[in-house]
Amino acid sequence: MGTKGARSEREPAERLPVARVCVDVPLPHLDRPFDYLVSADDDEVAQPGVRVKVRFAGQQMSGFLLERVESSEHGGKLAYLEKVVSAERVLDPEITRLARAVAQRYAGNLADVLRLAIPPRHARVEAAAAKPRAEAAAIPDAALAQAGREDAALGEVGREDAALAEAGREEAALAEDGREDGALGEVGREGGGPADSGAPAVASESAGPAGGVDLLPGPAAGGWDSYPTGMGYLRALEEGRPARAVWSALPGEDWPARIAEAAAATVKAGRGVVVVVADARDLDRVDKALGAVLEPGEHVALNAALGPAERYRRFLAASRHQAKVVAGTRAAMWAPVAQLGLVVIWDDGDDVHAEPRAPYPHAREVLLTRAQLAECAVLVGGFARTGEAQLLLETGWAKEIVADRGVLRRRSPAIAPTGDDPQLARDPGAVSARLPSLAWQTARQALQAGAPVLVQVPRRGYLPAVACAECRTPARCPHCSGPLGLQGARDVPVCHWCGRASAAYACPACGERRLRASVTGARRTAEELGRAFPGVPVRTSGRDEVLVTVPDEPAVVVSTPGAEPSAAGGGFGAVLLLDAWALLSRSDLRAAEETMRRWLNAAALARPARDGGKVVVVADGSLAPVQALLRWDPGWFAARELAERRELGFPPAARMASVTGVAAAVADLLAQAKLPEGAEVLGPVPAPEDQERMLLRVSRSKAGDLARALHEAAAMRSTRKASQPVRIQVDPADLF
DNA sequence: TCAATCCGTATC
DNA sequence: ATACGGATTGAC
Repeated sequence: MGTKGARSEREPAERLPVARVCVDVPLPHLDRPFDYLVSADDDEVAQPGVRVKVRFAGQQMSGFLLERVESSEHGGKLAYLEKVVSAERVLDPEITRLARAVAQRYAGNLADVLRLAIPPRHARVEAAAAKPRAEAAAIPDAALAQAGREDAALGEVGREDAALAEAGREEAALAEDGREDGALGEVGREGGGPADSGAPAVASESAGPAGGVDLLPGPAAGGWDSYPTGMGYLRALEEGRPARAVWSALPGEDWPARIAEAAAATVKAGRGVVVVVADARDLDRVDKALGAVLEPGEHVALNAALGPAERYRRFLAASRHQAKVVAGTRAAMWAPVAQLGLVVIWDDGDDVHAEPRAPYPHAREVLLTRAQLAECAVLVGGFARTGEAQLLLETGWAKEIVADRGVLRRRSPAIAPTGDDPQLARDPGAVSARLPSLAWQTARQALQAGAPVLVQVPRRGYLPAVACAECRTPARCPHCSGPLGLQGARDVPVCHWCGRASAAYACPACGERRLRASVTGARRTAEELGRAFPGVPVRTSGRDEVLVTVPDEPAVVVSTPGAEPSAAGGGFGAVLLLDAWALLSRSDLRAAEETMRRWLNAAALARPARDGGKVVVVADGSLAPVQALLRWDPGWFAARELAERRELGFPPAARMASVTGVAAAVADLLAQAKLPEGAEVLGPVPAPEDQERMLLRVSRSKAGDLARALHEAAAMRSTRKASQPVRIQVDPADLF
């Protein structure tokens, strides 16, 4: 690092004296590299990817050194790099290209994307992990294996001492794997990811039907060989081919094991893997599965909940190419790994995959773009299928991995809808449970057979339940006895379970028709269910406390979507789905898709029908998502959804963007913007805090033009210091 | 004609 | 945020 002091004596480095730097400013009109001179003293450490400090507009700013070049285009005179913060090359050239592409796609700044991609530096971690090579080599194999086991458990809390042991372990793996820099030059063609190009490109033929005999020692029963194209896909990964697949997992699938097998196959080919899952619990499962198929130290888990030190330590393990497989929550999509061979995203419909900070990139889109640029394999997996995943299939960009109907039938639980319930009143148990009798009977049978039962209820705080304004009797759905809720003051009450509206509701106790808000949470539901099944323990799993697994014994587990534990001993005996109202009461574009996803994720936890597994969904059997659930056909549902969105011009069939801010600012930005031909401008609609929101829509082929136009318009505004802020979101997560 | 000051704009 | 350049102003 350059010595301070005699600044006047600084001399430029002999070779490549100019550094191109991405300065950390969030202003769109400054979204380009700036050139600085590298002093001879900094010559060695000033490598692409290091953090630097530079003088920018009279201020000390931090930035990343993107590349070293011979000369600058800049007319004026160049300033020297103020200092090289450390020699650690935290910005991989692959990630630079990716970040550029993502910034372009989302009409954002490179600096903003880099802030998402690279965790804050932790100097002590950097120093500690860099030094003790000799020490690490002395750790015996058994101890390393032990560290590997512990690593999995570390997920949530991140104990510092265990982490230190881990650092040593990773160091031991270093010998194998020196750092290899990608080419400095720009390789990747610009122009967005697959979703932009819409070009079928080369979907590797390897994803086609697997011919010949299975050569892999995969876990015997129920592995990838349950899917006709599964083994072919694994073989493609082993051979390092860029096979791209959308995988619809079978109910009951041990999906973390399948992902681990795919990762192991890729590692066999000498390539790296990035796996992104929705939350810490899924990550924990994947991490354990990876531990079962990989050597200790070959994988690392990146969890958003880790503290800064641990987070940086694990990032370094990836960045230094000590870990070949990085699994993690959203931010792991940026993890640098050597020779990327496979990216995986599980349950891409989960809304936590959407980054909440500018420029709001979605993990699926980032990973697909990454795969496109790195020419690596892709696995988009889940029990459900998003419209976006369906589009990948319909454009031919990816191939399908789905089980045959026969296999599916053998693995599926028996699924039945229940809505109208004439027996409700006659069935005393059902009345006390306030459950449709089919649901109650199904649960009771499972409990009597010694199995746990899962009850999926709506997330708390969505819609308050209502009660009689006169006598306070909770308002119950006349059809299914579910809790009624009100969306707006004027609306007719809608059932939180089956989604039916009850316009003519009158209190059964006193005949009063007026309703008032009351609060019925998951806990209350749990209490009621407890009374319905006397002697059976009732447990809840939700935001506050998430259960990971439950034992194979009679118990009622009440869970909100996404918090469902898995059941030991082959799955739940019965799964009751009581949150159908989300389907009908939400006006969100993705309401149906989201309902389907929640149902499939919960239903997948039930035993196969031949082992007595049953699912009851309290909803009208004629609704499309209910139909799709009964037939376990997420592909059919996704195709239907996509067709509908094509017709209506909704994403992903079209590209949309939103512009949010105070009215004048939004109008100003849109006046500046040279929108592509055919762009539709929709709105305004009111947004929180006296703001308004305009929506823009273009065809997918104009998506790049739209993003560019918005970014340029934002740049003009920031040049003029017109600083009433406007938020630009491409593919806004919330539509309608 | 020149310096002091103001304003707008670029920021290497 | 600062720093710089060009324009503007006012005094000689």
